[in-house]
Amino acid sequence: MVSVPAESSRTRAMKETRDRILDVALEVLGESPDAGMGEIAAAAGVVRRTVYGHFPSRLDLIRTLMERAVAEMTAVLTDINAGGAAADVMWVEFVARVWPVAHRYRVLLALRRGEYGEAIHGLLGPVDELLADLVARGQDSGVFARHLPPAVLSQLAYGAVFALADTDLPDGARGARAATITSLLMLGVPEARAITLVDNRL
Amino acid sequence: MVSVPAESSRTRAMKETRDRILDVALEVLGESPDAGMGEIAAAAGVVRRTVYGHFPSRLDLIRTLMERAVAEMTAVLTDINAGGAAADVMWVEFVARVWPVAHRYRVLLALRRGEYGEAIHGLLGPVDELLADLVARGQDSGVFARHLPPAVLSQLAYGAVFALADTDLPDGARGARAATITSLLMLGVPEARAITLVDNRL
DNA sequence: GGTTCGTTGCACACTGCTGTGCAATCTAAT
DNA sequence: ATTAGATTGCACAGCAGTGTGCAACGAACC
Repeated sequence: MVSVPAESSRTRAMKETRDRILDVALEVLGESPDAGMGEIAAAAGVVRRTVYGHFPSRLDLIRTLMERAVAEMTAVLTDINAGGAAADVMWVEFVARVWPVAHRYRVLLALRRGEYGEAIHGLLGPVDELLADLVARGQDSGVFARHLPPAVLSQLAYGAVFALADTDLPDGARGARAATITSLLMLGVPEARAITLVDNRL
Repeated sequence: MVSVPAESSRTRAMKETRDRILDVALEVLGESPDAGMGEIAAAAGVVRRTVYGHFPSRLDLIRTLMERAVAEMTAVLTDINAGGAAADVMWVEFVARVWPVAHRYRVLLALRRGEYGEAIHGLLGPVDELLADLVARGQDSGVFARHLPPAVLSQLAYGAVFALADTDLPDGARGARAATITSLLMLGVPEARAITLVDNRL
């Protein structure tokens, strides 16, 4: 039993502002990765000084953000891996599960090459490994092409997914479908099979 | 007749330092797009003040850099377009011709989402159009898939090429071949045909 | 009612960058 | 030898962002 710590109205309010800052920061930094603490604070309806009250430094804020995102993605990936399906089916499942929040996590890509690129890279390591393993299994079982080593191919493929999640598709194109097909194609899955896989899942 | 202005040794030397600054800036900014004028100057073996002697502002330097790159790429693209080949053949030719200098031009991608993103986007417009047209023709003639509108698909495909040009391929994988195949795959070209196309060209 | 505590508003010092001014220097041109 | 001009070294102002300190406010808590 986890003792409910009474959640005094103040503690709850404080946690709310903290979460709001994090949510807004994800959004703001996704649009302009160089946004300062002032911008983030303003977008969260709070004064800059308050942000420093919750996160001692800008790096601290970003690290928390990253840990959040990485935790969520690893959870999805380990869950999918437990299913024991074929690699291409797993990939479709992965994109389908990640897509709804992918545009929120475009910050992942935006911040890799940034001021704190080094610190971020460490945090993203687990996710990269899981994806590379998935692609490697797909190559070993013959469903994915071998024109690139798994570590590189996986990065390219999920990079494409996030890039698409960040794009406004002009006509009524459903983004999730297009993103899944595109990534499957570059993984070497034939178009016919890609379409079959996607239409079975979605 | 363009009068040869005698190329006094001084003018030539000055042009050399100017070119060296541009070359080095391309390199430095490619690695860290936020590099300052000081960094660029130091890398060029010159004092910061000298850089300002050639380029009145940082934006001016970057704009010159972009104009250079865009001019080179449009030249390649219009030349290829004049050949009248099929779209997938044209694409292979495009990657083959661009590849040798692609890693120098990773700055194109790095600076799109930057401080001067707006100014850059305008300069890159012509290149984007040429690529989108090429992909659109390929879709119309049935060699490229239609899972995405040409403007988006072309961006993704050449984004993948530049991303690969910026990656150290671990084993002895020839980058140009892998990049061409990967981009062809995501354009919807079947793997067998992609390999045939690439091996015929290279 | 008084206290606690998150929040606010303002202050400040510090850093790192941009862009400019100017005298000094060194070299190619005359 | 003198001059013109590119480069240098240094100084400066300006701006933007970070992180901190502190008094004051206001609402929940006892």
